[in-house]
Amino acid sequence: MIKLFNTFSGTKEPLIPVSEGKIGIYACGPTVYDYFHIGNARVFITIDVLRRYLSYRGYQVTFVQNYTDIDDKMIGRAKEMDITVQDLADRFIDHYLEDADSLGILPADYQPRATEHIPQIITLIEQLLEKGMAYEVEGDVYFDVQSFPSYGKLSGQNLSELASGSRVEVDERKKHPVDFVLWKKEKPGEPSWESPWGRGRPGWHIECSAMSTHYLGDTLDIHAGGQDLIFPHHENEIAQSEGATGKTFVKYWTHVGYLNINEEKMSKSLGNVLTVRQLRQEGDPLALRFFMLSAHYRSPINFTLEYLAQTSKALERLNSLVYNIRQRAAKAVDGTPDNEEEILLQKVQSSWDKFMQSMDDDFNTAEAIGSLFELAREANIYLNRAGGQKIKVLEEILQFYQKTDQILGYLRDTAPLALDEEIEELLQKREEARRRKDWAVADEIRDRLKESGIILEDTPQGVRWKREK
RNA sequence: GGCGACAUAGCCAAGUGGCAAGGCAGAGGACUGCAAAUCCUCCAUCCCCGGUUCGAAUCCGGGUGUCGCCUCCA
Repeated sequence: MIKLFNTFSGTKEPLIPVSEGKIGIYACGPTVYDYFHIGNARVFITIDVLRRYLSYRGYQVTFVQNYTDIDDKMIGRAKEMDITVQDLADRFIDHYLEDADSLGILPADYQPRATEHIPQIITLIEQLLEKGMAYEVEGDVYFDVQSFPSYGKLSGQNLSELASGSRVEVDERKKHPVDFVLWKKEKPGEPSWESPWGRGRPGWHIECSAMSTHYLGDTLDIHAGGQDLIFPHHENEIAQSEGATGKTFVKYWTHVGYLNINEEKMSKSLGNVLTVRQLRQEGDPLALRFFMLSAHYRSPINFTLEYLAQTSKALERLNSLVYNIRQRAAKAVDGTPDNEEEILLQKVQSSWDKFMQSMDDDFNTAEAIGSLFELAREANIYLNRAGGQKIKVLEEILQFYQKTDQILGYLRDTAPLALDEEIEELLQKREEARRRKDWAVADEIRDRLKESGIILEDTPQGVRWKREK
């Protein structure tokens, strides 16, 4: 049974979907005014694994992740760059998809844009107005939080606490300081749409309520996002959606912990924002992914280049192992497993069971990764054994890594490197030289190949080659 | 002020009652012509003080320390 931590209850709960066998997931996606940073990446990667795992377990998953393509930041940036808001969005959605792909993040089933759902947003605001849960003031429309008695239930606060903690000067036109805007009156030179309240644009929170229910129905199974969205964003989504439908908006709230960089919060003012685009230039994006997965998704993590290097080395061991298994498979023999091999096959099975148990337990990827390395040791011992290897055994081990990769997405493409004739000849020459104990020639060939990016490793079973990482 | 996290080896990090996973770094060893890779061995009284229990990293109370959120930042 899969257990998932629910922010709403503060405990792990058994995952029971609204309709059997189907799961709808909505995630708050990027505001597409810039490249996304590694903190955003942590959220996207976590949700990607969640989604992959549920699919793997046989659920029919529908995953929706929006693009916020209209807000103050979008408008400001478009002005700076002297392009339209829409051009800005188009550009950074493309960049998002490229960077996400490099991180092994699969595209969402639906990727709605706020500006393409204005009718749904307007309908939702109208419903709230009809029910007396919203009010219009001079072309702006606000949500009336006092009309929604359970406001604050997700973040565990009540209205008076929130009001007294308010750090921003109160807008006189609002009935309550915590009331938030659903529709903003048009400002000159900014994008706007027709509405019953005059031209304007949607507030931030309303787009998620409108789009999530549009694609997934009134009650979502899982709604995910960064921890800092709990308040006010997700609190407001609940108020809007439940206010309009009278039904539970979300069964399971999933929130991903914060990522710090060099022990500091990433922020523009500290000038320490690291985008995935930047990181891709010097580091391996899949190592970043593996780094994220090596801690529990709800814990805060601290990123440094040093840690990334540590992770990269660890990950390289797994890549090498899978590569070596594939290469060795060419020389493996048919036949039934001997005793030693039977024991190994049992270990493959128990590693798999352990892996799945870890994943079932609130997606404990850190623990699951432990199983990958435990089996790696056994597999390496097997590859080193003098008695040769059997196809069936190598296949089983390989499948273990392929299945775990399907869920976690950590392996590089590790098809064995095919050698061209020239290199094949060099290898032959080197083997001959080694037989003659002519180490000078042998080493020279090894060095020469290294310069062209091919690494040789002499093993008791013969020479092994791979491309330099 | 309110709400909520977290504290495990040199570093990263799992583990929520029964002899403390895994990775990186380090030391020693095996294998090897050398190298690389790999394997073996070594490396933690789980922030402090009380309590509950046959038994606590794990539960309870009290400290200390770090951090997040409290109107648009993932």
